[in-house]
Amino acid sequence: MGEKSVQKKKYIVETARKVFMEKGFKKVTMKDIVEACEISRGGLYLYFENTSQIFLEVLRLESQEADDVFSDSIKEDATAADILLLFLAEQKKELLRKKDTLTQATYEFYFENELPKRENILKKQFDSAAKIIEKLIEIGVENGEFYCEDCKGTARNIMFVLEGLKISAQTIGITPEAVDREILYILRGLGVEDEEN
Amino acid sequence: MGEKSVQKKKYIVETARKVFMEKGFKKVTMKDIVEACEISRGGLYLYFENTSQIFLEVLRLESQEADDVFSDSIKEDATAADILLLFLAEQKKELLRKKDTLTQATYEFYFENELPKRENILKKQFDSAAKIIEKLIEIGVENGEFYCEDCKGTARNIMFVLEGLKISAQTIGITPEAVDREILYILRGLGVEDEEN
Amino acid sequence: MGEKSVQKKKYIVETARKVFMEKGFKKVTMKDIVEACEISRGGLYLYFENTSQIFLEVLRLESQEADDVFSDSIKEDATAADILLLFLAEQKKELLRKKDTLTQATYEFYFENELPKRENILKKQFDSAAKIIEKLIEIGVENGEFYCEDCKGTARNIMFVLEGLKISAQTIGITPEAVDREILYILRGLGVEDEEN
Amino acid sequence: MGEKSVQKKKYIVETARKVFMEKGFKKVTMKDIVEACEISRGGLYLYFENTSQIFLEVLRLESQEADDVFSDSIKEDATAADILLLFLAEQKKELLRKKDTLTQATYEFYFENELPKRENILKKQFDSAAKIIEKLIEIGVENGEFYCEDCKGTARNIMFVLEGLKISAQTIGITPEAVDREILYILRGLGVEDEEN
DNA sequence: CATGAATGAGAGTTCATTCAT
DNA sequence: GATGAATGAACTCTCATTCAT
Repeated sequence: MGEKSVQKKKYIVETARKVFMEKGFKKVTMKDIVEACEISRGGLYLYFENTSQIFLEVLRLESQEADDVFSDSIKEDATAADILLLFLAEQKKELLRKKDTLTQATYEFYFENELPKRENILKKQFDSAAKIIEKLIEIGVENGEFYCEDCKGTARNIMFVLEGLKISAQTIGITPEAVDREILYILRGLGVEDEEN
Repeated sequence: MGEKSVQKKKYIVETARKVFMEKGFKKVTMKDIVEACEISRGGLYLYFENTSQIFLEVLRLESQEADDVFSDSIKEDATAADILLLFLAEQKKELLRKKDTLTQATYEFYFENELPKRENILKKQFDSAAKIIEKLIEIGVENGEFYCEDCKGTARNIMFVLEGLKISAQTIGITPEAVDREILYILRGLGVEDEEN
Repeated sequence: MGEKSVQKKKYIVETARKVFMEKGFKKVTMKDIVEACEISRGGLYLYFENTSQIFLEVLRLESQEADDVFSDSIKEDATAADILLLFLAEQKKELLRKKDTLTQATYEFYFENELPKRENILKKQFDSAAKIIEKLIEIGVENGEFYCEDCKGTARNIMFVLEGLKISAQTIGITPEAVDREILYILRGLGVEDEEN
Repeated sequence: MGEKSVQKKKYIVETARKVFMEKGFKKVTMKDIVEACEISRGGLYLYFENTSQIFLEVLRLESQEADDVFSDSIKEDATAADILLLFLAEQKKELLRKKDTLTQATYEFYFENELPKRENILKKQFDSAAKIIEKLIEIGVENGEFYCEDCKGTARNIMFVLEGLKISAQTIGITPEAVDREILYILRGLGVEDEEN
């Protein structure tokens, strides 16, 4: 596969990404992607055998970009509390964007694709995020920004709350206020006094 | 619809429930249900137009039974802490049963069925469970079993943690130990000292 | 499957038979049969999963009818030589009808369908035909019509010659005269003097 | 077409030959051959328009080599009976090698390619083999090795028996013993007493 | 009420064939 | 000459849904 093909493959993945954001995972057919990409039926099969393969590629791209974004925000000379707040604000924004998110598609995808590959991406993302939060809290504690007895437990707890908010946003719906309340609750648990928001 | 029909409808819903537990929601076709029920194709259409309608009925049945179970355990003369522990243990059991659960099917269902109906069941269940936990905590605080400054926030937090655990169990997989850790963390947040478990 | 369905199945088999006679086996698609039968795409799948299944049914029907035809001709009070001549004449007619024969389709079918089922029909037909010829020759020898030292070997030899003629007719082509010469050769081997034909 | 091209064409034909031996004729696609040859899709089309053209070339090559083999064995100072036995033994070996033979592919090819070309190769091979056998028998008769009244008829009969055995081997299956019995029958017909084999 | 045969739309997939490079 | 990406036609197969009985 030459360089040109790499370009096209990337184009397909990016186009498919939009389709997945709109329709989730299961509902999307090869035909949908063919039409979105405006290529021929057979053309798509030159690059991918099925929607799962395409979606995996979408996830891979996604997680790369996610890493980049994270390291960008950390580079700045912000305090731990600042960074945590930024992170939570980012999550909130993501949460409330019901459409234009891969959340639903990702959940659907992992519903029907068993363990072995699973660990690769979604779990990896979860674990690495948990670890980063843990580090942040530790730094915050050292700097006297936070108070916390069980940094690891707290970090994990935050992650599960975020997951809970994410899935709730997609199923029962959730208001910005509800998210704010959870964020406040998290901060209070770290001994941060809430001035405004 | 005569009584006989009511019987048959119930039979269909109960049989379909098993199918949904096994295959989730989206993958299930009318044909699957027809075959599981061993009725005629046309017969099923006399009672339901599509799988969504059937699944809604399954959910309705489910939530009735869920209420019953809850009130049963509350009737006993247990302390608030006992009841909370029981509830959390029950949730743990449910969480770890990856198959034989409607969890996945329910999520899938709400992924593609928009807001208006949503409030009906899943949200109702969520809210009522949150309220019950809140009450439990309040009672526990009164009795000196728990310590808690923001009962409502804590209850909501518990619910989101549980949701987060539930979806994680279905997607990235989760170990019993991880669930135990979260439960301990929740209890510690309520000022309960962990002896054993 | 009710009686009506049996009727339809038979109709499909009979229609498909014509298609196989015209196009052989491999070239025939489910679509071809659907169109020949003037039924719907899905309709055909109610009765048969693939062309192999249909062709097997065609063969089964064929072999039943073949048996009938044979026993019919034997019922008459003909001599062994008469019957053998009749049989060979029948074979000749069949041989030379390049189209409107299942020969080609049958060969193609057995080319790609391995042993276990194979014995069922084609081999059975071969063996039973060989046995009948053997019997005929024995009777003919008893009646002084034929002269033959190794009836079984002769019968088998006749069968292979016929097979050879059949496949040659389909591949290199064969003239009526060539067939006649072989028949004469067979008869001479049995000590029958050739008057005319 | 330069010499280089001739080389490549020959390479394609030889590689395709193996493919045809494995899969017959109809099942083989241009893609199969492209992949087996490890050349480009377009590259193959520079030399051949379709699989029929390729197969014809395979046959041409085959018949050249067949002639060579035959003349080789005849060159030796063997008796007619020896040569005939050798030829029959060779045929037997070929017959029983169900795979690694072009037999099936050849039959399939002639099934769908009508008369005009047919005479070219397969018929030519058949006729020339028949003639050689006839000559052999005549020589054998002159030398007192064989007894035979109708050399031409006998030769043709032998050819059809061999064809019958060949197609039977591919369709209903055939045992080595069955082939031996036919060979013995042929020899006995020539007045050769069977000692061992 | 109940049946199940029938329909037809639509998804998946494979290849012969072309053509710009 | 050679490459291989791209196209589109053709096939297989599955279901939701209808309807005569």
